Amino acid sequence: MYSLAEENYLKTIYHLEQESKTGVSTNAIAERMETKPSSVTDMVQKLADKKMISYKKYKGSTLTVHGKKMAANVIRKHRLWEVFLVDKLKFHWDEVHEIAEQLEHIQSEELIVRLDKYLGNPDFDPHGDPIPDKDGKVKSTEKKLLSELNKKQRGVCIGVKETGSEFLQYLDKRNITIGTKINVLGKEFFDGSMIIQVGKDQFFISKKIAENLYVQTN
Amino acid sequence: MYSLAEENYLKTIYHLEQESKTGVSTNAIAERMETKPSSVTDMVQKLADKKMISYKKYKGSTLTVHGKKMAANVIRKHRLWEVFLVDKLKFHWDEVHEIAEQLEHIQSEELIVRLDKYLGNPDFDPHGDPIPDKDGKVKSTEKKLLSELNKKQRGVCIGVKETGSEFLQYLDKRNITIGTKINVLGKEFFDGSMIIQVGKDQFFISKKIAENLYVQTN
DNA sequence: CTACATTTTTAGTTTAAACTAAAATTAATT
DNA sequence: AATTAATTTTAGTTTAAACTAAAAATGTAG
Ligand SMILES: [Mn+2]
Ligand SMILES: [Mn+2]
Ligand SMILES: [Mn+2]
Ligand SMILES: [Mn+2]
Repeated sequence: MYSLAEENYLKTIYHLEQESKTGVSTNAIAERMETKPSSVTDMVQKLADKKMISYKKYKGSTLTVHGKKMAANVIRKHRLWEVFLVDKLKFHWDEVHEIAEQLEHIQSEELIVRLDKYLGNPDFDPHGDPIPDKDGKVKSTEKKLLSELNKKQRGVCIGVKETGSEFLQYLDKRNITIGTKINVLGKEFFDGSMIIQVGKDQFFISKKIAENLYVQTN
Repeated sequence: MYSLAEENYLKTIYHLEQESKTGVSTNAIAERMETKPSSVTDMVQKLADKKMISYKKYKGSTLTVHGKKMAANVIRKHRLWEVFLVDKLKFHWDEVHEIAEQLEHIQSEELIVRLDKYLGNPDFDPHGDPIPDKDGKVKSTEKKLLSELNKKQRGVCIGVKETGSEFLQYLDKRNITIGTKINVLGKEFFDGSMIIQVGKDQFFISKKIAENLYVQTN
């Protein structure tokens, strides 16, 4: 059994590893978790003792196979609960993260087996993020940032990078959600801004918006 | 915001208060929570500082209005989650308590409002226990222990006192569940044992069984 | 290569929640 | 009423997880 704190560290290290493809620095963990580097050092040493990560002083941390599986399982639970909250309880997609942060720590294998089945074995959470399977494997999908598209290209929104309320509500206001078809009508090379078409509407978006929306082309 | 430990203490004191109708002793709390009396003293002093209970040295504890509401809310969450686990996830009634012990501590007003609605605003949990409303009020029902009935009396099972797996599985084996009609065919005054009829079957039960089944006799 | 800056670790504290052992209070028996 | 027993509290420790301040290691610029 692992503590709430340990689970949160593993999850954070997992995410940071994905992003950087390299070992994770103590400072990076501290920043992400809004804690102090000295606290992180304590914890990574503990996790290393437990063989969840490999760690060499001053050299950063990487998850072991065991630790990675553990982390993926926490993320699996988080995302399944988010599906539950949105699909069943009709929460809005910008309201579920904080609650899932708590629910992800509930300990019961059987609960997750049943929840998964009850939700129809979903592959993605409400933000388009893939749900790891029982063994921690994730289906990787061909996804691009909207900002990578050029004029006249089309894509289907399959997820978001940024998941804060402000951004998700911005998307809602413009009727963009998972599955929405987006057509790039114009792109300004100077600042990366775009004119896009969504349904019958067409409007301007900044580079910052385009860099936080994942689309599938083809 | 209250800690998990504080919530568990409040819940325990609430239950003990119900049972004894009087102030709750430090030892009683310690025994119920499987902890040491000295630990309980520490915590009740802390809860008293926070005005959740009233406490005088050596005199035991009673919940304040505020503490009682708090405790009832934790119990509300526990029982709503139990309904979810049984009604939606198809858990068996003897499997849900431990999971609900964890889920009861999830902090989100809105989550409970929605869960309650999703479950159809249930009044009772899978063991027949009443679910407190948002204000901590509980519908008190006229319930008796099966052991209080005499020969030729009939009752409908509306709940259980003991909720351990062994007992619940015993009931299942004999097709007794919430709503089951029970007919007392005979009662032995020497040891309190009974012969009862359930559907077409009739069989012997000990006093211990009869003392842990609640019935309604209309 | 040296000097300064940044990152990381160590050492020592703090807080919550448990514990043991001993002291204090209350209850029960002779 | 005095003694013994049971209950409850106090005092002092322990552990997990945070913190601050200072030391050590690593990285960067001149
Ligand atoms: Mn999330
Ligand atoms: Mn978390
Ligand atoms: Mn229960
Ligand atoms: Mn609990």
